[in-house]
This record gives sequence, structure tokens and C-alpha cells, in this order.
Amino acid sequence: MKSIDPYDYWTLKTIKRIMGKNPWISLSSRELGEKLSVSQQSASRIILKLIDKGFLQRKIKDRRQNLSITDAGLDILFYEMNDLASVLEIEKTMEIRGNVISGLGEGRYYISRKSYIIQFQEKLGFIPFLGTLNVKIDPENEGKLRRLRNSTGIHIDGFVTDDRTFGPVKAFLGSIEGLQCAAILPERSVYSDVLEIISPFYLREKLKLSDGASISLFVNI
Amino acid sequence: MKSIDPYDYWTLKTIKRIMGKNPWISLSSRELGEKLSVSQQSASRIILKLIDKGFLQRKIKDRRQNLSITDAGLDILFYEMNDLASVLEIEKTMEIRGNVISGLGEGRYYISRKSYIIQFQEKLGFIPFLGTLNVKIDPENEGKLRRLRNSTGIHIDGFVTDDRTFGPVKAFLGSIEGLQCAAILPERSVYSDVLEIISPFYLREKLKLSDGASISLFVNI
DNA sequence: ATTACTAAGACCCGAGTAG
DNA sequence: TCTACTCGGGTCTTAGTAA
Repeated sequence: MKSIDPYDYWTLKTIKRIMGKNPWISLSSRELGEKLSVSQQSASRIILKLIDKGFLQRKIKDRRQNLSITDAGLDILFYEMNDLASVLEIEKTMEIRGNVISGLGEGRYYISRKSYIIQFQEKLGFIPFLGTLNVKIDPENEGKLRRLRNSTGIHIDGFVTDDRTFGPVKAFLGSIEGLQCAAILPERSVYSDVLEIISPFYLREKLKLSDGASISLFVNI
Repeated sequence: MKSIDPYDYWTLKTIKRIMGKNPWISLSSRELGEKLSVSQQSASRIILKLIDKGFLQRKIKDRRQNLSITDAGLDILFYEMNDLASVLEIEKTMEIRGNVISGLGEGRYYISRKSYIIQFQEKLGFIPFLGTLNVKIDPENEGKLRRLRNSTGIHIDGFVTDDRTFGPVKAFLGSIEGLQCAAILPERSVYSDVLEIISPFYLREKLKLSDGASISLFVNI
């Protein structure tokens, strides 16, 4: 993540406050200007800058604009949240709820790469069972997932083999029903609502989880 | 809390990150300038401004400055933390640990005022036992206490009687050992490490708490 | 080394106004 | 009304430099 402009952050936070849960909001530059204590002209300029940077998107209809914050824009806010929490040393265990879904076996392929496995043992303290548990996160936990995506986590180096490149990933230690596990995410933000979980245990069997089973994951951020 | 200047917040966060847990830090304007990506001159100017606003204090020795963030400065950071958490709708229950101490009976006097009691019933949903449980918060939970101080909480109006004025306070619902309670703080920041707890129950007796007893309080922020 | 003043240039803001 | 351009004025930044 490249460094954030404080004013971009500030403006996005203000817009997000106005939006609440709405993905789109009708917001004139005058109204935004009032919230930010700047003129309509400045607000207009600021909006254009944020659109240019990819943090906002806009639809104009009948001379009135509707605004939406992009994923990149939300990243700014959640990144700041994590940054501030870390500066203030507010440690956090989050509960994230979701449902077990069946993966495509890709996860198993990835995590069985030797370079990953060595690092899992060194940095997470366990050798994972050769397969991942795929958890589709409940929509109402989307914010928590975004926080996770914007957290640093435990860095796992990428590597290259003869045929292809395996990117760097990050891991978050946690537990499911008291059993040790870790959530694995690519280091470059991918906006998926599925989390891949690894564990020294075969969670599916040990916890008798079938597809669709509702589970609660605790992760340390 | 009057509105925050984004740059003040940004600078204080940067300084706090450098400080970690140290109350004082030797930090030249050049070093700060690098962290903020501004010149030494600008960093110097920014420091003077923050001192002028009461967010920083400084000792200069042999032409090198030592900086410390004041309580007012920390308030900026914790306020922002709460604001951002509320904008992102990250709900939060905090566990705060401390020890029971004996109060001066003042709490009992305050909360037995009729205007307060009516509001407690209306806004908290219970009529408190006529006395407060005073909890001295563990130093390592100071950050959580600061967060509480900078949260809005449930507003309880102040009022005046013939003899004196009772200020507005704010309440945070929570529980101790599963028993319903609320932490009460004056609305104007007072930097005390003692929390006053009210509850429909006589907590001291019900939980058999003697002075010095270690307790764990869960509060909703 | 420091901190911080001065001065000049860069940048930002908002009034006026067009579309 | 709306958005957003131009441009004059003011603020902020930094190079030079003193202490």
C-alpha cells in the first residue's frame, strides 16, 4: 500500500459516514463542501481528484451526481483503521462467520508447494493438513473481511518454479471451534468473499463439517 | 470535541508510532520531516503549532528536543479511532480489567439524584442500586480507558439544583461476571484511572467483592 | 549537530461565472 | 438548481541561513 494522503482519507471517511450502508448516494458538491467545511468549488475539485485516483466512482444524472466508494477507496479506510489500531496497540481478535463451501482443489495444490510448507512451519508453527477449508463469509461480516485484507498479517514469501510463479501470501492465526488454524490471503488485495483456512487438522472431518455448514472463525489481527 | 484538523491527527499518529510506549522521545525536526515527507522547516513549524494547540509538549536540551504527546493529543487519536470504528460500523465489546477500590461515598450521592435516576431508567433500562462500584483500571488497560473517554456513549443530561450543578455524564452498558451494569463517566474528559460502575444489583455483595478484588468488565462501545 | 526565522515560490481556495 | 472552469488572493512550503 502506497502512502495515503491524509485529506483523501478524511474525505472518504466523511463520505462513508454520509453513505452508511448504501452503496450509492446522491451527494452534491455543495453538501459535501458543508460537511468538510470547504466551498462547493473545493468539494467539486476534491471529488474529481478522488475519482481520478480510483477511490470514488460517479454517475451523473440530470446534473446531479451519485457517488460510490470503490474497493480501493474502502481499502484506504480499513487500512487506516488497522494502522491506527496498531499504533494505539489495540489488539484484536475478530469473530468472522461464514459457511463451508467446497473448493476446486486449488487450495490443496497451492499449499502443498514445499516453499510454502516450510514457511508455514517456521512462521505459523504448524504443518498444515494438505487441503484448505473454504469459507464463504456472511455478507454482514464483509467489513471484517475488508479489515483482514488490509492488515499486514504474517508474511509468507512467494517463489518461482520452472513453470510458474507463486505470489506472496499473508496468514492470520486463529481458531475454529477451539482448533488451531490460519486464514490465508494473497498479499495483493483480491476482493473475494471466500476465505481459505489451513490447519494442522483435517477440519472437515474433525468437526464433521459438510458443505453449507455454518462456522465461526476467530482470527488474530 | 471540536473538529479535528486532519493534519494534526496525521502528525500525532506518526509521532505516536515512533514513540511506541515511551512517554518521551528524542525526535529532531529533520527526522519527523522524513516520516511525514516534508522538509525539516515544515516539521519544525508543525511541531510548534501542535505545542501551541496543547497536543504536544517539549523539552529542549543542548539544541535537541524531546517530545511527549499530551492527554489532549492522545484524545485526538482515540477519538479518531472511535470515529472511524463507528463509520465502518465495527462494533466492539471491550474487556477492561481492574481492581475494586473503596470510593468516598461520593458516587452514591451523585447517582441518587432524582434527575439522574430517571434518566438511568429511561436510557439504560434499569434503576441502579444506590451506590457505585469503583474500579481502578490496570495500567496496561489505559488505552482502552482512553477509548472509552473519547467515545460518545449514552448521554445523560446534567441539571441544576438550588445549591449546585450536576454535569452531564455518559454511560456505557456492559456486564461484570454476567451481571448487567454500566460505566459512568463525566462528559468532559477527566483523566482518572478509576471507573465508576452502576448496576441494578449490589455488585459488591452479589459477587462477594472485597477491596482489591480483581475484576473483568465488559463494556459496549 | 540542532531549531526556526525570512522570503519567495508553489499550491490551494473560493468568488465569479459558464454550460 | 447542478458541476466545474478561470483567476486573483491568500496560505503553505521550503531554500537559505542565523543562532
